[in-house]
Amino acid sequence: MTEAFGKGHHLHLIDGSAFIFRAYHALPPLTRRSDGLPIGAVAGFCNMLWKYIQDGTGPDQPTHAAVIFDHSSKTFRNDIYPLYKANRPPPPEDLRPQFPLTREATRAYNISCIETEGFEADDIIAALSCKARDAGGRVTIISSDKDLMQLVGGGVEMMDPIKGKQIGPDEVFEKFGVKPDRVVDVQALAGDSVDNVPGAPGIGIKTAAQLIQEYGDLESLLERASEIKQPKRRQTLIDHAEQIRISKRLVELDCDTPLDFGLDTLEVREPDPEALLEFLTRMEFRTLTNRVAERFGTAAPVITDAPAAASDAAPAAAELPPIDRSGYVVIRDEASLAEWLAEISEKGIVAIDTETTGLDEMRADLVGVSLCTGPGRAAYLPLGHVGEGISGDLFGGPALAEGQMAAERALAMLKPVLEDEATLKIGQNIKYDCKILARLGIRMASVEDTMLMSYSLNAGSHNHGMDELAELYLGHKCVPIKDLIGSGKSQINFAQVPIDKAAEYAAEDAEVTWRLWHRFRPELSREHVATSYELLERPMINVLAQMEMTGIRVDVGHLQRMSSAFAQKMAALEEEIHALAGGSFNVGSPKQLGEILFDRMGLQGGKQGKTGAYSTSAEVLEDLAAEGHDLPARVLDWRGISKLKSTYTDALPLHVNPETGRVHTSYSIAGAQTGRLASTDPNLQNIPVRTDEGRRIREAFIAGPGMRIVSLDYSQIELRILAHVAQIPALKQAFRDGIDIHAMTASQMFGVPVEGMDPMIRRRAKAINFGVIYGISGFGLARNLRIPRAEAQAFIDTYFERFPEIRAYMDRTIAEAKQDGHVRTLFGRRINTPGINQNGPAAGGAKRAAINAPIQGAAADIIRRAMARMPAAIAHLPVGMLLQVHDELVFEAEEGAVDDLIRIAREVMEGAAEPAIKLDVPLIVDAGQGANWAEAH
DNA sequence: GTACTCACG
DNA sequence: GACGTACGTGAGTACG
Repeated sequence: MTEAFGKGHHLHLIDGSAFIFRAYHALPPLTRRSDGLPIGAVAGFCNMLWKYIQDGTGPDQPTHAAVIFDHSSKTFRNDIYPLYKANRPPPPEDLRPQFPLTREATRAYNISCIETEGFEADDIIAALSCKARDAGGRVTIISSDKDLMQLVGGGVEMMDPIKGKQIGPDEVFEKFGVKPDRVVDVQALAGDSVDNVPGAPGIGIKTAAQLIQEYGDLESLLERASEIKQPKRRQTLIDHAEQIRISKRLVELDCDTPLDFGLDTLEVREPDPEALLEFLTRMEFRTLTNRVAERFGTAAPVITDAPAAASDAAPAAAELPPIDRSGYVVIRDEASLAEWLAEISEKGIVAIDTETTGLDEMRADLVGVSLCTGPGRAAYLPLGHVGEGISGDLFGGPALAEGQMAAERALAMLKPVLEDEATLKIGQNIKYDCKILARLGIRMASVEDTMLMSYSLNAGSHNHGMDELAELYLGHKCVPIKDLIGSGKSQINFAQVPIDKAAEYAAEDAEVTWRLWHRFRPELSREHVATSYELLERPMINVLAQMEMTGIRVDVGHLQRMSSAFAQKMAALEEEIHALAGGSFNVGSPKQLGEILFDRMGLQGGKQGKTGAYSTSAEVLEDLAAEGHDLPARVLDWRGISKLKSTYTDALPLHVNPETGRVHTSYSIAGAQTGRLASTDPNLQNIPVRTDEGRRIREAFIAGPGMRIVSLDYSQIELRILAHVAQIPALKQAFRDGIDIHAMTASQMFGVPVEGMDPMIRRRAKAINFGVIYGISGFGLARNLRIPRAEAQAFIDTYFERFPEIRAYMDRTIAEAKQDGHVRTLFGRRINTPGINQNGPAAGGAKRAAINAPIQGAAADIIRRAMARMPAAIAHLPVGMLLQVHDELVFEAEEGAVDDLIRIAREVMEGAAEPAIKLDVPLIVDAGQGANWAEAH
């Protein structure tokens, strides 16, 4: 047991945020050589920490130390005064991804890393200082922040890390003209433009100090304000007494800020050379790595400039012993959980996995939590397992199995660690776990996701499910979930799995996740995808979790009425179809329909597909209908209605959550190869819009009482990206001039004026424009436009003649894919193209995919960037972001906030490419609003 | 479980 | 000269 903090001990408190900003501004904008990740502030921060550790020798060295950070969210001071720090600009874009890295750096140096939601670093420093002073110890605050000077005295002093100057009561007096205990009074009067503390107008530090010296303290001054001789000053103090009192509350630091740890846990520890060198190497700090290695007498790891070959990377993971489940622990009591949590806090990193009763995060209940802190070091915390063979308790609910902690208690213990920004939580598809825990009141902070890491590295090569990743990268076969819960009809839920069996499975998942993280993390920078992971993938976790939990309101009655109408229409159509066919058959069976059409009725339209079955696709049926056949025309009608009914009007009401009364889709971040999201359960990205009948389904997506649905979508975003990446002067100019892009294309191709253009000509040009994005082919265009293939090919030839840059872009992209095995978007997203060097027909598909990926992918990147920035931009409005449909964002807003929302969201969306990329064409966002999605679109 | 069809961008 | 083909998704239904 460590000794309690007290007399003879010396606590150093480092103001982490000040370190970061100082490092950021003091250094040029350094980037990591391998991938361009901005890293200057982290480098400066690490150098300062290292210097601090090296200097920490001699009689004045600390026995205890901690680095304290500001938590990113708002603090209680915003409740006192909403404008507090309101005029402070947001941190620079290239600094933001560095914040979590400075926490990692602190842990790598084995120094305690502290931050608390709702409090500023200054408050925590105050509380620790008071506690340490009261315990009889000494405190040195490493900072030059004047706001901390009120703490000086009684064994607490400050140290300016840059000037190397001690700050004691005398220096504080020099600065404020009063002793430390009256500093807050002076600050309350003088105000602070940087923090937007109002103070008293026209009174600065000099006057404030003079007044406080004269009247003793602020309250006496305000009470006796009428005695002040100078009339203007007197009036100011009388008029602004309340504002001054508020200012005092803003600047005053509170010794009673809650701390959930003891001072003794801050005892100074030697860095673990291995962990520290791993971090520094990963950051590619060459000089510092060598210096640290020298100090520990170990060989400095080599930092290469070139990405390591895949074969070089494999042995690192192979060095670990195979996964051994025998050492897994089941946590059944508080003491055991407390030990694990202490270990996690100390390591600052844990792999976590939640087990639940189902796959729907909005309905499933938590059954258990598994944790892993290292190879073979994993535990399972069962919380909701039901007893074997017990049908239920007196109240009809299933009885809990024995040997489990009370869930409420366990969650209360987990909460501070999971919410601690200084402890990294690694998950596989951690959005799922975030949502489950959020419903239990835990907002996880500092999360990483191995699924998204794999997606950044391997999109296009394979999928990113855990079992697949474990086999590919760890050579490990996971226990299939089927082995525990079965499948099909006899499937049970996870709560019914015996705890011991569940523990092995769950803890293994956590260990696999832990191992995958260690495998992928260094690879991200080696493969130059760390930036796309940090800026395009990781931010989606919280943004989407919030959107999914918000959900969208659906008018079930409207859908049910549509379903009934559809059922009647279908029955009538079925009768008609059977009469035309001369007998009854299943209209929904393509096989039966094909036989009726082509065998019995003898229509033309041969076989297709590997199975030899007739194709009865809309394309085929439309051709037959055009020849004058009624039956296929009626079948098309029937199919249209059947689709709307089964997929939408019947299915959507089943997805309404009984607790929220809303529909909560789930977005897969790593589902599509190009960076697009995919929406499932239900898919809200394919709600009909192209036909009037289908569009009525959108009327069922409604706003809450007093609210409106607001929709903003990018206009022609993919063509704009094409104009930029392929550098097509005519296209760029057209977008800059805001003219009709398809008409312009037609005009250029066919030599006709834009004014009074034949709609048919414009339609053809539009089809070609889209075709280009898809990797155009004569066959495809011919089919799309229903024109002869030769004609389509002639169009394409003309198009390439008029816009030769397009061909050059296509050739360039394919060459890049062939050479590198991947293509990249403007924003650095990497999409692998494994099939590109194949021969034969398959190569065509791979080429088209390679051409399309950078365009579709860049559009996906842009809307992701907008989504990542949106929550902060609209935080002050009574609005919520609900849906993303590739180029569209759907919101719900209080009526009075609609205009503000449109203005702000449009600004965020139109500026989303910047500052990373300055596009040569403007991005334009169209907006609409209404009582429902149909009106808003 | 696979094939077909069709809704979206 | 032939091969096949527009890019990216998810879900419902039939059928083996």
